[in-house]
Amino acid sequence: MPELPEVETVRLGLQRLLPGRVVASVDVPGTAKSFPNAPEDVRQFLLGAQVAGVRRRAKVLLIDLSTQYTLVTHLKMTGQLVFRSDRERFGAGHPSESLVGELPDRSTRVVLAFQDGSHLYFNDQRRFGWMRLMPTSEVPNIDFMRKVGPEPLEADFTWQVLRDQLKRRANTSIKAAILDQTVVAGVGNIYADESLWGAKIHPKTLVKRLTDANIKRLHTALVDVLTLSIAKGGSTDHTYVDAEGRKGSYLAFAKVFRREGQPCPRHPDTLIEKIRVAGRGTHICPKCQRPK
DNA sequence: CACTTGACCTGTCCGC
DNA sequence: TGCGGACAGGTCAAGT
Repeated sequence: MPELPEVETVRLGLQRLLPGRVVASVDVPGTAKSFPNAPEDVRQFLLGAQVAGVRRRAKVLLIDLSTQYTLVTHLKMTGQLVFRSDRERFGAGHPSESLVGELPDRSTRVVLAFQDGSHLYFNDQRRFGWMRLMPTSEVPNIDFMRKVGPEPLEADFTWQVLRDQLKRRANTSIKAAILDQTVVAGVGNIYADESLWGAKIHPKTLVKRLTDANIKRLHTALVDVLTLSIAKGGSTDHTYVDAEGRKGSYLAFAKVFRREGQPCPRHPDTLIEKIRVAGRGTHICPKCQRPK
């Protein structure tokens, strides 16, 4: 599921591929739920617009256009943004690293065609994701943007910032707290489990029971795990691919996520367990992550 | 206000 | 082989 590293990987690809291209047409197969804008707005602010750049905030992708409008996209669980040049029918790279065949397919929600014959496909098997067009100046005012917490890979995200952000969630579990996008931006289930293992903290630990030393370790682990995952192109379990349809390889480096029954890298005699925390499947080493 | 749970979806896997 | 049900998880609305 696209979390910060996956969305950032898509952004890096799109930032390389899209700027300068001019939108020629938009097709929304099926229902308009995935792309709810009125046709007249699409005509006025999207058709003929040139892509200026691609940004990311938390798990949200922002494709800025020359019309001072922005295509805002949330991939949620199974969303993909896949670019194809006019020559490619099956995508770049070796077929074995692509999860995506000929496009559009039945998961395709929105197709953007550019004047040079290339296309951007927004696919979303489970239809939780969305894409919408809005004035660039309005983006910071949408509810999510107003409430979302600090970017964990920005230089000003210190352990003290994390500590202060956590104060509001003193009586909840640390896992629920770091999944809360208003506490810290971009962390989802994979990197919550990975960073809590890295920090040797049990995910059910109440935030108010954490020491400064715990929070420092969690801060370091979060930054390290997110940075490593971006370097590996993110995590692919089922559907995630980058802007060119390629899988990410982070899960080959994961310590606990989806590794129940396998030995803990720190304690080969102890097997990783899967439990339920904050309503989510949660992976821990029972030896290095003791309940507090 | 803090916190938890259910809804939104569809594909996959498991047990019968 | 078919089928019901559990499960996957990002976010928001509704509930306690």
